[in-house]
Amino acid sequence: MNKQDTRQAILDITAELIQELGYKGLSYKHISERLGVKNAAIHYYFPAKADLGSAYVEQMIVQFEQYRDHLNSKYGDQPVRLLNGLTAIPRSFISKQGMSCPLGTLDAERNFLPESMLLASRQLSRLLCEWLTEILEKGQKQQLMHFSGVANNKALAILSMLQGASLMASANQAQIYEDVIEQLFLDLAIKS
Amino acid sequence: MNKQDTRQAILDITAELIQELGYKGLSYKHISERLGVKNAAIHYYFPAKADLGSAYVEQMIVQFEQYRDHLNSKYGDQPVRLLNGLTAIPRSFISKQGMSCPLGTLDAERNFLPESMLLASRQLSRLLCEWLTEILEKGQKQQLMHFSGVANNKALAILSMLQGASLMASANQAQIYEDVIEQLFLDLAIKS
DNA sequence: TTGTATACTTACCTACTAGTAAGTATACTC
DNA sequence: GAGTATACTTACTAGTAGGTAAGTATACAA
Repeated sequence: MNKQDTRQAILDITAELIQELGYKGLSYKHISERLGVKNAAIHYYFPAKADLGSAYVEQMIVQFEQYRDHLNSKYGDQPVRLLNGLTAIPRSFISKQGMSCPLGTLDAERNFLPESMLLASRQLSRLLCEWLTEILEKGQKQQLMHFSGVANNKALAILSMLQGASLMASANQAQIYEDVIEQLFLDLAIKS
Repeated sequence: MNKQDTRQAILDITAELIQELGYKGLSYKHISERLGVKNAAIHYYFPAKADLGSAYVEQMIVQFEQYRDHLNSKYGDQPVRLLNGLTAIPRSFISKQGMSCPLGTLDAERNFLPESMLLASRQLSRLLCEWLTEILEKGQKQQLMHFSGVANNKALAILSMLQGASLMASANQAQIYEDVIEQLFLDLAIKS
């Protein structure tokens, strides 16, 4: 197989497994068995587990930025659509049984993450928060969203809610996430 | 040492370690070294790790119920005080460096928890949600708290927020939790 | 045709995991 | 004082973890 193909296949399997098992629960054995190779083959591409973990988070950042830019250019002046797009991210993970949005999982594993992974996951949180702040400011300006306090703090509170709801949904029932999203839109007084 | 003393000491160390490392990250070796005994001594009290985990969650439930009943009898008609009491629970965990409220951690480890632990942690979530629902209903009736929709759904959204904020705070900066709580009180239009 | 880089496999290592069976010192009971 | 239950320790097992050194089949280049 082509080098880039194998490397990407490893990252794809890693992404799936981290959503299910977390970083600590993920093992080279899991990956190599799914890929049909030996564990040393994974070490060939990612010498240490920290290399694999960092590459995974950095890929998540790239994917998020593409998604955000895509939605921004498509619905840049429609904050409600953008908020819908943002809340669709955790949903896409929950939709698969037993899986969860990885940001919460990584936070829960903070004491086991290599420094580079921890820093990258913080960066992703920051990017999400900045995007949501922009969305909220647009919504407030257009009088489509209503909230007290500054947009930045409201964004942080909403992100916490999404992260918590994603975890609760995956450990209890998936419906919880939808209930929380409904409440979120009610709180912002969004007519749908 | 007395049997009950040792058993309780094991549970206390377990509680600390789970806040830091989660259930999966916790090992009999960690516990036995802290306690100054051999790992087989832990197995004497808790034959399987599932026994230890279940005992831990059940202890959490008892402690929560005592705390809730204490606050209810002290501030039963003061919903804002009760809400302050509820938000103080995650804070008490975050205050120790690198630690977090264990409910989020356990949800993140859902695929590694023995069935009994998963069920018990769901029960604790349910108890928290029911208490918060009561608090919100009292607050609404006394016109001290304002929100749209039904109290039960609002409680679920707030619990998600607290759980997410607790994880974000422990993986980023502790201040995040305080920022989110400030926003929560703003959203409910509570004058403080 | 030979040489070389690539993409692995084979075989191994050390450390740690939960868990167990058998032995032992102490304390209490009859 | 003898017997017994308690609260452990000693010594071990099988399985898994991440990681490594050395070997090999294939493809491509000179």
